[in-house]
Amino acid sequence: MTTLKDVARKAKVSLATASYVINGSDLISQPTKDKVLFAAKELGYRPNGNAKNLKKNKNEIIGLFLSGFTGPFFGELLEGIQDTVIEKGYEMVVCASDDKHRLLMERYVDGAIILNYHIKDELLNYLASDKFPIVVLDREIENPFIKQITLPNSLGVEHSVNHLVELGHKRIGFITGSEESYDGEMRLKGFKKTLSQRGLIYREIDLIRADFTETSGLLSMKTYLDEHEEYPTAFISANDEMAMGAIKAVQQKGLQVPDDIAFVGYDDIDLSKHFHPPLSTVRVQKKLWGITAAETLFKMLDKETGFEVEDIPIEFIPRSSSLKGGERDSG
Amino acid sequence: MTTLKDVARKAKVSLATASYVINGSDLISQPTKDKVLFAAKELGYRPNGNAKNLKKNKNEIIGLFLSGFTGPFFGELLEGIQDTVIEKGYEMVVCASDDKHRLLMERYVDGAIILNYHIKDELLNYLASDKFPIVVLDREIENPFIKQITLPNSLGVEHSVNHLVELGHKRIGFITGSEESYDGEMRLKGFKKTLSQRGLIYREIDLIRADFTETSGLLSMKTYLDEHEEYPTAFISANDEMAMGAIKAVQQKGLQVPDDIAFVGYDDIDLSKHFHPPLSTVRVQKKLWGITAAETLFKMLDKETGFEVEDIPIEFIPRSSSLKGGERDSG
DNA sequence: TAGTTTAATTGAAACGTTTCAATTGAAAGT
DNA sequence: ACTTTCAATTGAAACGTTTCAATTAAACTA
Repeated sequence: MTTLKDVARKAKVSLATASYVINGSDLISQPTKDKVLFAAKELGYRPNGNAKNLKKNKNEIIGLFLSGFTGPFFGELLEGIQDTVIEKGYEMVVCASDDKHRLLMERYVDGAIILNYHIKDELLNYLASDKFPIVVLDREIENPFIKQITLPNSLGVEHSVNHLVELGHKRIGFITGSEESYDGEMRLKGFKKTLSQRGLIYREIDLIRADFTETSGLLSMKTYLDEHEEYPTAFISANDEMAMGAIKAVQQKGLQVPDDIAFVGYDDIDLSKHFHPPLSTVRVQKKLWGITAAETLFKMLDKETGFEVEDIPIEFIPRSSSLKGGERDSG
Repeated sequence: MTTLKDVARKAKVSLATASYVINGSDLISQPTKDKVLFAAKELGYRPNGNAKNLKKNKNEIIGLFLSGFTGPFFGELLEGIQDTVIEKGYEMVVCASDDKHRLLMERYVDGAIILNYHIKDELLNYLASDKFPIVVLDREIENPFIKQITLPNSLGVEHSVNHLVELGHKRIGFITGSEESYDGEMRLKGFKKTLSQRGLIYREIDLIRADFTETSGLLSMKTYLDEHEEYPTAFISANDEMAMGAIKAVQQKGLQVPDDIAFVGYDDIDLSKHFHPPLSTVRVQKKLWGITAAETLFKMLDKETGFEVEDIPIEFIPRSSSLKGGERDSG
């Protein structure tokens, strides 16, 4: 492989000069620059990132660590992070791992954003430092070098429950995903809490566990309806996809939404307003979540201190999946 | 930051010994191992990947380069690659970039899988070598160090067209996504080709351009129906999501699927068989695609030669979105 | 006992850069 | 003509590892 030394030799300059040219220093005269650049092109020179980063002691890469590549994570959140990272002149890499976490351990990245339940708090506490700040999206953790940017999940579900209670619902079910999802569990927690605040009782029997996909929502609601004679007059789902699946199951059973069963989702994904019936939901600005996470990480890298992380705003969006005829106001 | 030298000093052994211990060599006696490991833990030692990789001249990371984090790419494909990479003891990183491609340029990865139309053929030809093999998923390119693993897109659409022609359809429309998608364009190409093979004519007016999302399928079909008095009796979509969106638009217009307009999708995503009506489609094993891509890359890294890359199999799945009453056979 | 094998440890070079400090040579100032 | 200034270039150390070859010490062998 061609090294900078080869380039220098070919251009008949010193290694130092070649390095300055490659890095665009303006100490070097134009003729010399041309010679070096020409030699580099001729030889097909590519800088060795490892050598460079070893010397400079930074990689200008930040890492996003996910538990996997399926699930409700992609899209806006990643875009938000990516945009911010690029704007700062850094690169972002995303990786998924469940045991070794080599990329995290061996300092390939200058900072990390974590959304991966496989990674233990203990490991994060071990890794986080002055030089290696971490932002977590999926847990709460007490450490000066770790900041958490979590969604106001509980608050969102509180809106949903209140909405349904005000419409007169007395028995409300909940559709959740895997227990490994922090957001999912927090939404469920908010559900239980608000139910009791409003004087309703939480029934284990009305909790449906699916896996955040539309298909799983459809299948598990189908099963639920087959196995139960009586059911809630409303369900809240931990995300929109499962709500849509569940609504399909209900409709396929010949029941009406919202008349027989009302539904409220979570996230306000693109499709929700076009769904039939349009889905009541809680809007979450996931892109803003990503932006906030990345900006926080950069503040930590810049040793900024004493800043406050703003909450990610949410908004309840009532639509026809929970509003009957007269109550309906929007689509 | 703690270095191996610090660990060695604390354990009162040489740097070489410390290195052997950290790397699990069995040349070292147990008591020495214990001393070193203890010191490493005490000091919170983390290996420096840059130094290590510089010396070893390999990173054991392969990179997947995407054009962005939205779109039809995620899920199975990534899982297939990830599983294979992990099995080989490597790590995978995924990154998206549109101009600098630093991670690609500066040898952070030992090989690359490309699904990113922003990256020019020219750059790939420049980069690919003996030591740096590349697999492309989104183009055809002639280079001994670049292998292409493309889907049999044209063949899949050929099945769809034949199916519809045999059902008597004479005017068939097509819903496609962005021109930047290789797969999308190949599907469209296969559509045009098969149409003419079957003696039908391709009409520009019956080509709907959306962006691969369900929402875009819905909106653009809605627009299409509003603006046209007459329309095809069948549509083929470049993916299932857009087909579902389009079907919803048709149904919202009060028309019947498949009686007024029949639909065939592409990909056979999870949801297609549960859709109402179940969607005819072409099954593509995207996970196998990912596995094949990664395995091919590893063969190149291992300097295996003369192997043939198998095609990714496809299968036409007829369902009710194109089969009327009597013809129907599956769900 | 002296020679040979084996196991455990170590010294030092190398990987490919960056960058400080030093050197050169020419132009400018007096 | 002699110093000073400045721009351009260079030598060399350093970054944190790995690993070859060499060394030491202990354990056999005949």
